[in-house]
Amino acid sequence: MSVSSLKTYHHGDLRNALIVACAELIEESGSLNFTMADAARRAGVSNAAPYRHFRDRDALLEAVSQLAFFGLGTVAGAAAAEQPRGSLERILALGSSYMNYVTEKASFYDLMWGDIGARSIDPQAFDRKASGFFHLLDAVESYLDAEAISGVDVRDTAVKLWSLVHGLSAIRMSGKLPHFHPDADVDEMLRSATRTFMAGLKS
Amino acid sequence: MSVSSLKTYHHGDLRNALIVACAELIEESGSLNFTMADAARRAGVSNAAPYRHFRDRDALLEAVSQLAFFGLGTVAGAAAAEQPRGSLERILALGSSYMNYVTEKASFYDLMWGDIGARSIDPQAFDRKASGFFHLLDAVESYLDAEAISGVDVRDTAVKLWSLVHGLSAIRMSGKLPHFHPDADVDEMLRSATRTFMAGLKS
DNA sequence: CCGTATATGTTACTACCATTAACATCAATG
DNA sequence: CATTGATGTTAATGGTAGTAACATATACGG
Repeated sequence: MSVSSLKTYHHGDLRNALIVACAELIEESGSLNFTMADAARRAGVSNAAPYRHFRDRDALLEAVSQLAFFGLGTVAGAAAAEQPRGSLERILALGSSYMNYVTEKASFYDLMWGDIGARSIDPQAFDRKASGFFHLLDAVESYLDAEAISGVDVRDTAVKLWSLVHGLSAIRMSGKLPHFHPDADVDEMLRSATRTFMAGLKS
Repeated sequence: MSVSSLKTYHHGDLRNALIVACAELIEESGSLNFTMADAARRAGVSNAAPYRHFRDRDALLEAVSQLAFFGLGTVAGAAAAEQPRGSLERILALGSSYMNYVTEKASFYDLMWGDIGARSIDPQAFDRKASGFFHLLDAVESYLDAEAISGVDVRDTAVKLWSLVHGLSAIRMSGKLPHFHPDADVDEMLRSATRTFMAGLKS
């Protein structure tokens, strides 16, 4: 090996490099239609090298999917932390950050919720501290406490709020929302829908 | 051509045959990982024949996606028709049928809501009478009327209810609901969530 | 009824991909 | 220092998407 070349026979961190390459390809192309060979090229290795780290293309995608879930949890957690515990604002912040995160990168959404992501990921992978659901759970619990709302199951409520946010995000991403609701302000819709739902809990 | 053979040089209805073949392949495999060649084989034509009817694989998938949307609208419309206009039950029936439809065939869901379906389909394709949203719109409008709830935008409310149902369906399909909400009865969750939301509208 | 244009098939071909097998290199361990 | 296992490489197989050139049927004008 020449002194001037930085290239080594072994990459050194190929597994992570592939995940990053893959994430970049998805982000740049806006779709999941990249090939294993593309990822290998971007990481600067031969076509066969990735198979030392991932059984097949789906396994690589699954790793990227986990990264995306981790990122979502982190972003949502940070947004929540900016609002006081027990406030409705905290719940709203979680919702907004969720919607913005998945909307900004629709292809990551596919990855996370299509047949490659959530459906096949090990449940434990959701348990990392970063998983947004636990932030939501805490925000809901403290809100119900603060508002002295009783007789309402926390997990049940959290999942329902999650559904609302998730669904609105999905519809928004389809790009067809204006077709069904021409002058919708989707951020405001999310806020008002959340408020309406929480108000319904009190009655 | 022999008398006993029914095979003709021209298929006769290849376009539709391909859509059906495609739908069957998706249903059987539970994924979108079929190839154009698979569809051609199933339809009994050569590998190149499909390209006379569909620009590429995505175009074929989009056609199947439209079929799925059509089916969803039909099923939901039928379910709604069984409940009296103006009743909450009618809204609940629309939600349940929606959730069951998409849940039963998760891969169709991917097709409809992934980057192939809604995001690229011509908006007019949603306008067919069968589109479930219009059933929902009507059900919501008549319900608000019957309950004398005023100051509430019908489209806005319909989209929010749709979001709720859609989101819960998506989470359910991920198979991870038990992980977050161990003893959830998802059908009951949908009903109670809808009720809570509608109750919130009154306050 | 006939001839021809067009639609819709076919086969043959290119370029590329996923995945595996056999071989090469390196890094660590005893 | 020798060996071993991890991690690369090249080469090969079998398959796919999509195109081009060719074949056949169908429909429509004369």
